[in-house]
Amino acid sequence: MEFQRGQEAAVAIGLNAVIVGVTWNSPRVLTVEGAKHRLASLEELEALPFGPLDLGRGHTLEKDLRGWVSAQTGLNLGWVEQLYTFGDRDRGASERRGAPRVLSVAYLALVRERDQPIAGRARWKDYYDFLPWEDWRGGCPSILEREIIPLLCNWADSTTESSTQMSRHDRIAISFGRDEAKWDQEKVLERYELLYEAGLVLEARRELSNQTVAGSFPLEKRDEGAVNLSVGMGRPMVLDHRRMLATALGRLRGKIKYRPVVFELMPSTFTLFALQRVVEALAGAPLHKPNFRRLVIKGGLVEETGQFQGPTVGSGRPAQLFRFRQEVLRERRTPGVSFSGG
Amino acid sequence: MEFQRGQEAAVAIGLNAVIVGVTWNSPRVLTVEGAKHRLASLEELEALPFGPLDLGRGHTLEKDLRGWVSAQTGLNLGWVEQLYTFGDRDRGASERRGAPRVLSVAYLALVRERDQPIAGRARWKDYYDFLPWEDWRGGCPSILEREIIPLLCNWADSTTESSTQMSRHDRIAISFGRDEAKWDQEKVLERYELLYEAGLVLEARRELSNQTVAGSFPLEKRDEGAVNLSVGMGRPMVLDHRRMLATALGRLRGKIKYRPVVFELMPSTFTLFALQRVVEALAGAPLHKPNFRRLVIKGGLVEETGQFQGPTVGSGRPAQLFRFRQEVLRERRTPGVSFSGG
DNA sequence: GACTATTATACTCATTATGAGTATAATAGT
DNA sequence: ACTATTATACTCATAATGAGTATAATAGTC
Repeated sequence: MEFQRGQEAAVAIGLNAVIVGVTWNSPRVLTVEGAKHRLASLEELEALPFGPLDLGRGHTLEKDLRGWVSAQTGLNLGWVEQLYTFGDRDRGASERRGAPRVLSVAYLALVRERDQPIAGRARWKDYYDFLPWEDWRGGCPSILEREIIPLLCNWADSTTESSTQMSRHDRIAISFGRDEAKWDQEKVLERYELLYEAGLVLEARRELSNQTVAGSFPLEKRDEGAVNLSVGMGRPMVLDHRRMLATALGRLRGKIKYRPVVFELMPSTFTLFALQRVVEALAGAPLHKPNFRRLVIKGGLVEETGQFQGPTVGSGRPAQLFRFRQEVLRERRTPGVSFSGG
Repeated sequence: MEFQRGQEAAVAIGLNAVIVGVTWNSPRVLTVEGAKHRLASLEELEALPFGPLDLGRGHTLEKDLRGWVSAQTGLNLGWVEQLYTFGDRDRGASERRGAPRVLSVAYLALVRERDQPIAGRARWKDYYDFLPWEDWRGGCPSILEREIIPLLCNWADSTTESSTQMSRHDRIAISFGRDEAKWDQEKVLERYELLYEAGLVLEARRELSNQTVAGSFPLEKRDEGAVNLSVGMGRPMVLDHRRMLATALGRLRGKIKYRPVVFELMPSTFTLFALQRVVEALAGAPLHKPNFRRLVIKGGLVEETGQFQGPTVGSGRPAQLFRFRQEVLRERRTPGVSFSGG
């Protein structure tokens, strides 16, 4: 490390985990109790599980993560992938002055929820409680047209500089699929960041209460919307954890299309409709049933087991059970589920 | 930060930048002089530019990066994206015992090379000098069939456990496109990691000289190949910097397909063939000229300028100059260049 | 048992994207 | 005029995609 010596900075650092599981058609994330919120409700704010780095030899970040997640919650994580390193000072951590800069390496992890009970204080929460505008399974969420878009447009117009106005409207159009643009399920983070910048999520207001952010929508103008914010704009989280959730969801929605990660959430055998439900839950969009079958069968992603759903659930015809085909990894270049909504 | 207090770990941390530029058809990366290599040649080992975090208020990781890159090299970075955080102890950093665990947040940055002179000790190097097996523009690199694959197969067979043997052969097949599998340009990192694990890159040998890694190919057996390694297996780098290069290239090859990042490497106007050359340089594969044109024009990525190439370069018909169409961001869901080789 | 509701599964069909090849246009050099 | 070279414009078969319709197998109801 000779050439680097003396340049190392001392910061506090840890790992955060976005642990995702899906039961039938509700996508979930594992949260723990966080700090009390200063501005809003009386409830405890939720947080993502957090753990330290282990400084011992032979350790890797991923091993560290698996270790403390297992210790804290009893969960054995399945598929794990590094998401992003969040390290921006003043991004939610600004409440304590003089505090060290905190870096957090966020990971995305998938678990087969039904297999495992959780110990400790962690709880499964519905993913879309935190990002309600991302769930289009029942069509365009009414909150979007009714509140979010108008408020965003207000924000865009609230600047006097016309070039800023233009570019804000552009970004709204691209991220939220206005005008000619279509809603892109993967732009989760872009949307969250826009809402943050516009002061429409509580986390941004918390920050604004400490300092004046240049170019941001004035506080007074937004106060009328305060009730709305806490109701329809999703449940807030500690620090920038909701940003991590947005990052994770966007990444997952992208990944699912070219890697067979969905199967990390499924039991060893499953019906095709169950698989579709899980994909829909993550994609936040309804899919065409016959086409989904075709995609997944002709694509060689699954193979028949010959077995059928045991205790027939409802009325209709019993569905066959399928299993994931490992060999697909060697055959296809992008062995994913290329949904695109509708 | 209440709920996290006391869990923070003290580590050394910094930023690394993989700065990419392309001139005509050679992809380049910016390197600086690093430490001397203990095992191999007498030359200095190259390293990626490295800089510290700035602990001041209002800073972000990306701003820090832009700051010290500019100070060290005089370059103003264009498009910048966080790549990955490398933090595994014993990954090349094991030479000094008792050293603190070092975390490095790696960034990928694109610059328009021709615009900017570089100051300081940084130098442009050909990207494929470090990862020669990744360049398929002239067909399958001979080193692959002649040396890499046979050596990898030896390594796979060198274990006694037959299940390990199987899975090694599987991984080779998937990563290097053997058997039914096709070469996937994006699997750059998988390939590098396999070569590392098999002890076929010098960086791995450096580590092996310090300690015995369980399950690795015995040193003696590999010594015959030592000369080959230093010649055909690409130029080594300091620490795990070559792994960062592999990560960056894989990410870039993927990104180019669904985001218009190529244009960050192009001047404001360019011929379609020049654009193709740059895409080919990054993809490491030759493309079909008529189809590339169709893709990029019908896809609405570019628009005509009416102007033509000035001082006609060689013989043939003069090419029209095009420019990037910003509006495509609003129209298409995946405004990228979806090459796939051939 | 006939009828209905419900779910699974199998087709069809038009449209679009993709891979590969061929033809024509415009230049420079001989 | 002829040749080499590069740009640009087509053609054509095949594959992938989106949307809709038809049939099959079950449970419940009369």
